[in-house]
Amino acid sequence: MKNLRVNIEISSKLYLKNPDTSELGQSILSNSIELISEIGFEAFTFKKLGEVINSPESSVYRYFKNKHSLLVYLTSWYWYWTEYRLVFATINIDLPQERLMRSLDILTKPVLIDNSFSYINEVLLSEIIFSESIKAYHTKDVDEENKKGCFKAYKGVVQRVSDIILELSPEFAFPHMLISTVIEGAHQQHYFSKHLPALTDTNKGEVGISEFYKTLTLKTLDL
Amino acid sequence: MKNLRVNIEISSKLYLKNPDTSELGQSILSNSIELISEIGFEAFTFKKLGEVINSPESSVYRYFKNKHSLLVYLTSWYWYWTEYRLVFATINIDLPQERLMRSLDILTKPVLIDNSFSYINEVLLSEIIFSESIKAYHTKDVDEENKKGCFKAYKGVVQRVSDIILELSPEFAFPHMLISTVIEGAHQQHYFSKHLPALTDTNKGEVGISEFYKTLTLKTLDL
DNA sequence: CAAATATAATAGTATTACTATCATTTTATA
DNA sequence: TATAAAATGATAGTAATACTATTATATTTG
Repeated sequence: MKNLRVNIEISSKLYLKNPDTSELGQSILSNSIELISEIGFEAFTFKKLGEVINSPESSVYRYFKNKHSLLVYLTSWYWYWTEYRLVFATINIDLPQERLMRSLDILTKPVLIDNSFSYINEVLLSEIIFSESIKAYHTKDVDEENKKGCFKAYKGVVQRVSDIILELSPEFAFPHMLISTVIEGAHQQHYFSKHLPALTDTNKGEVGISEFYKTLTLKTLDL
Repeated sequence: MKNLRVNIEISSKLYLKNPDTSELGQSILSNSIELISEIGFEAFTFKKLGEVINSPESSVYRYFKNKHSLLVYLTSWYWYWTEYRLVFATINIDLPQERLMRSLDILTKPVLIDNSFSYINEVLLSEIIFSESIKAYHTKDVDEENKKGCFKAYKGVVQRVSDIILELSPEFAFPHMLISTVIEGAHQQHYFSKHLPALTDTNKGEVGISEFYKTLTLKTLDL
């Protein structure tokens, strides 16, 4: 994946003006990632972002309808990027079980190395996804946004891994349920590990989370 | 459980003035449950609540610091109540596996019958918990609130079911992780079923969710 | 170089999330 | 039953948020 420039194209329905095509737009993306991971999505405002990038908030509003749309854009970017990672991690691997395990590694572990893929800091972005992405689809307007295709990238990732499961266990009736449980579960366990340790078992470190979900998946599939 | 009045006492740190001890307080609780389940927690404000109960918002503020504190109170109430349900559902049941299955039923299925336990509509409250409770602990102030004991009730429920797991599989290293995965997973799958069906497999109805998590639990524990 | 486009600078509005004050009603108690 | 204490109502006000609008000034493009 290093030194390989893959262009992640985000549906035009997720922005007012493509942030990828201008310096200000790219600055909005990279600085919002930094600011959100610093102060959290709740405290994040376009006004504060404007101060960081030295632009009035009204300029940010030309790119995104509101901060929620920006979060949807970022999660969408993350899941398209994750799909690329899944493809690269499983290509040329014959055994479906090995492909499944490699996929689960990607889905359950936070990103540790920033490949400096363009202007996006993937380490910080993955932290945001792990702790805030649930807010992207937990809103009054889910249905409307879902129709617009806001969550297409996430659904694509779940579908891709579900397909591996069906290859391994064609009769298994709950591949999507299992994978979305694993993805969201891993995100939450990392959060619990940091903030509500009584709800998890990561006394020995967070490494166990990925192992837990891999074992859970294999056992659920009788593998 | 019917006709049995169990008094659920909520820690005084979760309110400014005990809503349980006055008519206005009880009206705040019952009407906020109705209003939140109607318009969602985001759109819910103390001003709108005030209109419903015919009191100024300033009166509501005398009971709760803000709407977030009210949500924390409601989730806390729900989990204490759920702990009672767990106790009643598992008492006198000898086989730990049967106790586990009955517990998982309670944790993964939304409440369908309102026992009219005092002024709280448990059906609506459980709907709120399933779809909004994650917002209670996904905030900037988790750590602070956790120290204050805001999530004690939830942690107690997880601990109680973890204990059953340890009775069945004393060597199992991840009982809390498994149970919090099941609880949060079930909540999310119900939400996905309604709003993002591509992330789940409930074409045949939501009944499958509970069965899925029971099977997943048994298999993960090699039972 | 002109026209089109993007950005900056600034102002303004509605709503939210509160806080404050004081009058009125209800409740407790002597 | 009178009186103090507590609770509630009515009203006003503030700071921040989440925008929208306008116009001037750059910058890009044809």
